[in-house]
Amino acid sequence: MTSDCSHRKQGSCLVCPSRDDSIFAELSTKHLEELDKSKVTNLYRKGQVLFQQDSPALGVFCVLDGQVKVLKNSEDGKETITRLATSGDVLGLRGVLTESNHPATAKVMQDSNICFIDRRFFKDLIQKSPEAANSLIMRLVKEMTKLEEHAEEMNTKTVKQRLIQLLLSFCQTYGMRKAGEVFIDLKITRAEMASMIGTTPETVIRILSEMDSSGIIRQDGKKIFVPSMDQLAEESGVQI
Amino acid sequence: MTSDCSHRKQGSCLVCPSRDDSIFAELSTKHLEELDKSKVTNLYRKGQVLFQQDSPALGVFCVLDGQVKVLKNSEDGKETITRLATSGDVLGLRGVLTESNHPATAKVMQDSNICFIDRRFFKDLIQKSPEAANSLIMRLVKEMTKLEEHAEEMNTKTVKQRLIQLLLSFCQTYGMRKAGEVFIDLKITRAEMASMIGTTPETVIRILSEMDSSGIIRQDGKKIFVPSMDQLAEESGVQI
DNA sequence: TAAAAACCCTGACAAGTATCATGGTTTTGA
DNA sequence: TCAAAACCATGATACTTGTCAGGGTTTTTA
Repeated sequence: MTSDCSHRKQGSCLVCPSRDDSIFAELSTKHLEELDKSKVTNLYRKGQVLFQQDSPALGVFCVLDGQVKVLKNSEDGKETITRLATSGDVLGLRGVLTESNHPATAKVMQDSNICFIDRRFFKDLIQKSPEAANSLIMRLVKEMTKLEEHAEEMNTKTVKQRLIQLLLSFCQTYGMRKAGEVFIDLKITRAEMASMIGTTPETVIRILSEMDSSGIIRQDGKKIFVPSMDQLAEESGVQI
Repeated sequence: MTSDCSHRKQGSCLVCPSRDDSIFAELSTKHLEELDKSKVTNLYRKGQVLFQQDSPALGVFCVLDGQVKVLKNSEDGKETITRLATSGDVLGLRGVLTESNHPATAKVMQDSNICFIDRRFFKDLIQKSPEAANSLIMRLVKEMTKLEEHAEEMNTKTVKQRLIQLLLSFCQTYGMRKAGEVFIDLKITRAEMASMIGTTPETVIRILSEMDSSGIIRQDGKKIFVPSMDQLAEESGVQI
């Protein structure tokens, strides 16, 4: 099993390990104490929905541990996963900032402890604390950069290249070194991977199998291992 | 000809018509006067480069009138247009905010009057003025939403659907009603359109011709007219 | 623990697009 | 104003990827 997060946790924001690279990293002690009193922590089970697309944004969620997927339902019923969120990530920002409905649905992939912060409190915090406002701006810029890179990738790259990029990003966020290989410690289906890079499950499966055969990755059931990230990256550059 | 912007303009930010829906809309008179003293307006000629990808961000540019394209050069030499900027749009935000290099190149498509605002002044303004910080946050959120929609479109839609979406967005920004039709008052090549939606010039030309034949749009040389935006939108929904 | 559901895998085939090639037209710039 | 460059247009062809179908495997749940 992966990290042990299937039991309920409580704890102060002041010592929260997920805070370090979140938008609350720079907060003053005073504001942190307020945040601590205001937030509510809950254990969500696999499959539970944090918020639904087009529903009013009541607050933001901050992931303590676990896995959440953010997805959009297009008219024709297909779901597109726009983002995976894990420890330290904040969800529901957009809806809260614009005081409108959530633009997407957030669904828990694995049992997760997640804090809820009321929208009023959050907006006040941004107004009151220049550090918080600044952190927020920096975070938004970072997410924009990611989004833009993703959009450009979709524009210019083949499915195989996109899949490799996805695997590499998985390695960075969920990678665990094990006997010289990187093990991607993330429970995700081929269909979910497909919906992240705009292709079909069949195509993902085919490309993974092919890369397995050629030794660039190794599959063991649904588990994926990457012997060499460099070699994998190279494969995405020059398509022979 | 389109609007007359090929001669040099100067003027105060206080009465600038492009300010209304820019990030400077909410600025106090005091800060506006400072901005006015600090900014420098220049006339840029077609083809000139405002800033180059990977060069240090010295400040932001605010388009007074004209057309600018923002593009990225991928390794293989292809250029992807990520955005078109026009009156009121601000360019170079990301590089300035992160105090790093510009993530893209900005190139003038048509003679344009553009203001330059030094990065130090801009960052100070954000620090000093909560309204400015708030405007900035709102603008970033808006741009993120656009980016995300674009990425999702690339994920799920066919080239024809993407092209129609592009034309519809052109209608909204550059559309001029003329004898019952909407004329897209924007000088852009088929190749540029292709690079915005991740396809080739040939495919764009083919689809435009086909839609011309079926009467959904009308081409006159490189000019494009849309008789009915509703009908065009419908065409993108149900592909027969 | 057994049945049901979800998921993985492979093959055959079709559709959508990219690529290459060629010629006509418009725009640019000396 | 005229040549050069950039751009538009169309055809033929090949390739990438999606779709559909069938069967095996793993996971979930009652």
